[in-house]
Amino acid sequence: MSTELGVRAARKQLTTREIIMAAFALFARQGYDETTVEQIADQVGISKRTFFRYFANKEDLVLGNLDHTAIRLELAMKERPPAEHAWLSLRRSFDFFVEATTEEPERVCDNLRVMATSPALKATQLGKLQRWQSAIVPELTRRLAGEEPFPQMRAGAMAGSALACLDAAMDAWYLHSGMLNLGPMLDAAMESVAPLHEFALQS
Amino acid sequence: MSTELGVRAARKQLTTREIIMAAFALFARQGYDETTVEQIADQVGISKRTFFRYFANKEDLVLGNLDHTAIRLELAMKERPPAEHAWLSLRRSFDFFVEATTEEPERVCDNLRVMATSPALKATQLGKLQRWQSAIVPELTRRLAGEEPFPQMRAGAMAGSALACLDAAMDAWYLHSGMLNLGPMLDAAMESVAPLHEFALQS
DNA sequence: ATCAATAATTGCACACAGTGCATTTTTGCA
DNA sequence: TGCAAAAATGCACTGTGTGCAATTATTGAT
Repeated sequence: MSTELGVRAARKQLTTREIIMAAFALFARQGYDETTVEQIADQVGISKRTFFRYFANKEDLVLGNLDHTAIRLELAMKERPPAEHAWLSLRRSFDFFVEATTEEPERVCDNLRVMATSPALKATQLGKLQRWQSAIVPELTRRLAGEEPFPQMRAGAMAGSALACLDAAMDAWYLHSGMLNLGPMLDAAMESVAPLHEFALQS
Repeated sequence: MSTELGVRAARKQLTTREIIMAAFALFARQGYDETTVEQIADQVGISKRTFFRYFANKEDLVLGNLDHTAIRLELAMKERPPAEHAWLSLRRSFDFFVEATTEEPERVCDNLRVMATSPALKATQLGKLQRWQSAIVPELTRRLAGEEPFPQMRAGAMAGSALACLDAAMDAWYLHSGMLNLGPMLDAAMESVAPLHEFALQS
């Protein structure tokens, strides 16, 4: 029984990887928008209909991983010490993201490269980023409780700003072909908006 | 000759308004995603093909105005005194946006309401917001010259953060049905990320 | 090895957004 | 009124994505 699931799952995972590899090869050659789902399916030797059993849509080829990230972000934020300055907590919550860029820089770079060529794709990514924001806001609101008026809005502004810094840092990281360390770049990006470590006392 | 252009243009503008009114009526009744372009065209009494002569795509019904805004933002930013603190300059550049919400709150509210119902539409809006960011970054980079390393990235982070604050403030403003003044809310949003007025000297 | 249940694959028809092109209708104006 | 430009339209087409039914493998049990 465990073998049945194992074999099935393994085959599925294999095909998934095949599809992604074929797709990115085509993206690199012709661009994202110019590549049709049918072309990808043909390349792998499956039908168009089957493609859509593996990926809900074409964009998920590039952005599929991002969905899972919201939960990880939320957990990371909750694990930070409650007394920590919120801006720093946000920075630390992005650490596993930094790890991803050091562990598989090529893959991340490939994804960013494709996004850079398709505004619509980039827009969808920003949409997913906003779902990350929604995942962070509750915990952040708890931290900022008492900051009136509009505590929820303030949490949204701060979370959105942090994610904007992450995006800017990722973009710069990509422009340097993933040759630099994202960590310090993200530090610089966030530091240029607000200090990561409090020097004065909070009001 | 001037009358010809005038008459033609007036008719065009009239039809444009008709389309928008019909569209938003349908959006309110059935939702954005559930409303087809054909339905809108039928409602106005034009063909689907003609609809696409008035609007490049369905999303432009809601987001069409946003394109023009990038230039205004860029100009507003350039008109701020160069010595002004960058974060404050960004806040001031958003003023004409605040004016829009006070001058025609219903229209803005309608747009936000539709966006709130369609993630894809919201994503496209965020995409346009990023084009605003690109419009701001050059001037901002000039301001931040000398802030090493990655001055461009820092400008992007700051511009993106400011726009995230704008988005958060607009969202909160919408959730209050446009009954409040956006100005103070935007002040609060940006102030909660970084002080709008410098108390200490800059490094 | 065979067979029945189960899951994966596929084909087909369809809906919708959007585009190109040729044709028809409308309209402003001399 | 009639002519030339502009607008509207019909039609065929591409591409994404979905529902459904038929088909094909795959699995575990006999």
